[in-house]
Amino acid sequence: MGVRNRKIENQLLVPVAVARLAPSYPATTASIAELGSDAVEVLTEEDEAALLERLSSTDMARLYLSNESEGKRNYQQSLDLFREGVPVTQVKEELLLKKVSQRVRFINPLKLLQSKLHNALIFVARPTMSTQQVFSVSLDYLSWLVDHNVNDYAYLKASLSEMQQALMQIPDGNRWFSTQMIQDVLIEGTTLHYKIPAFLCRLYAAPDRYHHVSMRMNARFKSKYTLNLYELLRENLWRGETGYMTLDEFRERMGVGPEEYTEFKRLSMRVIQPALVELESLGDIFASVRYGREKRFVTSLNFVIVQNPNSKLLSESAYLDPGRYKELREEFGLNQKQIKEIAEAFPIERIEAISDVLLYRYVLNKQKNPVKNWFSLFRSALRDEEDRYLLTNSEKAELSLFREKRQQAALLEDNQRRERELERRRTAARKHQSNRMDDYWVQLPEGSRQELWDGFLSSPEGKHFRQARKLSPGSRPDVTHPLARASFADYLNRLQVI
DNA sequence: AGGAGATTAGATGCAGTCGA
DNA sequence: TCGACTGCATCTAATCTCCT
Repeated sequence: MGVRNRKIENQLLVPVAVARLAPSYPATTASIAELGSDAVEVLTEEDEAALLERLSSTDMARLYLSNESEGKRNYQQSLDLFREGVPVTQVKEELLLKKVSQRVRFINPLKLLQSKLHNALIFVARPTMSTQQVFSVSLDYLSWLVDHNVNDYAYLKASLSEMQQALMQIPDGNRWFSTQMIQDVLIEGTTLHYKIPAFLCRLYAAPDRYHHVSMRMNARFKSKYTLNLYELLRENLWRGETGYMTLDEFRERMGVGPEEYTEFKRLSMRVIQPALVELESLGDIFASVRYGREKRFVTSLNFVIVQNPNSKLLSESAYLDPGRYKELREEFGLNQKQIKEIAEAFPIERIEAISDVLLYRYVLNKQKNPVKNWFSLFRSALRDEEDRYLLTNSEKAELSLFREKRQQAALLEDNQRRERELERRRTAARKHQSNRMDDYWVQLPEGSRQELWDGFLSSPEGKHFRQARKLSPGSRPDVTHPLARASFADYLNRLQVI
């Protein structure tokens, strides 16, 4: 029997819900085998509640919202592209997934398609992750998102149900949480419904540390090692290298089992080198590996990250932020197609610089000649090679002040609009109330009117009116008096007759 | 100390197996 | 069905050991 067979057997034998929590396991020394086979304590409800509590504190609410809107934007864009029928590996727009930079390891390492699906399922769930646990997605779209172009879904379905059995472990302080990545899977026709465990949702929804992975890259790679290496590099992109990590750590990150490639030479030839080669040809980033040795043994690895010179994706990978996009649309009147054309043809920094200059010259300083064609002006400015479109530092400062003021004005405008709307609603409510009061008053018999009026005059609501008009109970009812109307309506409201 | 020979990490080719 | 994965055999060269 080959190693592969044993692996599958192990996978089938692992009792899915048993290894839930290992409270005192030393995170650094516990081997995968120990965690998988030993009977460990079951996660109690209190534990789960405490964990959820910690992950749902109020200061995280803002984080949830910003993460969700970012997720929503990317998800929405991917849906549009899916409908357009462009293969995901060829789309120009960047589709980013915000991922937790947290050590997560799988008891049985995920295969290539499963790793891709893992990201895809989080990507789909991201926009509503803090409030929902069950998510739905069409298999067509899912298949597109991971670039799985097979006509029948048999393999996709098999991968999903296998994923259901895959256990993942998340260190949390000195605890280890062990959970399924997806709890329930229901495939209804060509729609997949899946449930992500509550605390995984929370963890993903508001990560302490995060990094972005590209869904285009996710779909693109042919080897799981390349995908894993890509994510490892993405996670460390901010510092330009992964830093030296032990071989064990690296093997774990790559999803190399303890029995696989026990010799470094094999690991190098079959995992590291091929992954680097594929990354170089397909990826937007690339790395070179440094060996750390003890005597002549390679014991640790460091990947130094470089921008991939082969990749045409570099200029594409950056994209206009929403504020800039809005500015191009609203200030310069460019349409979506024109913006897309510009964004594809020029580096993002150039576009930002030029839009600054144009904004300063034509909007802030209101140059005499009105601009007839913003698009051609913008394009020729972008193409300019004689440095005719530059701002001095003081102009830049002026511009940023202008932007700030305008933003505040917009904010103020927004507040005023909201205030007006509120006032309008209050007026409408008052009007509504006074109409109801009149209706009620008209249909009331004469005798009851006097009784109600006397009750009003002696009530807290009518007190001021009675004192102001020097009235006493028994006086002639006058509900049309402007001073009386509002407080009389309040009184009736309290009696719940209107 | 230094060199010959032994040992072993690492590289490579090939072939069988299995996953996508 | 094709190509990726994996194991085996063998080669190369770095490093160690032991002896003079």
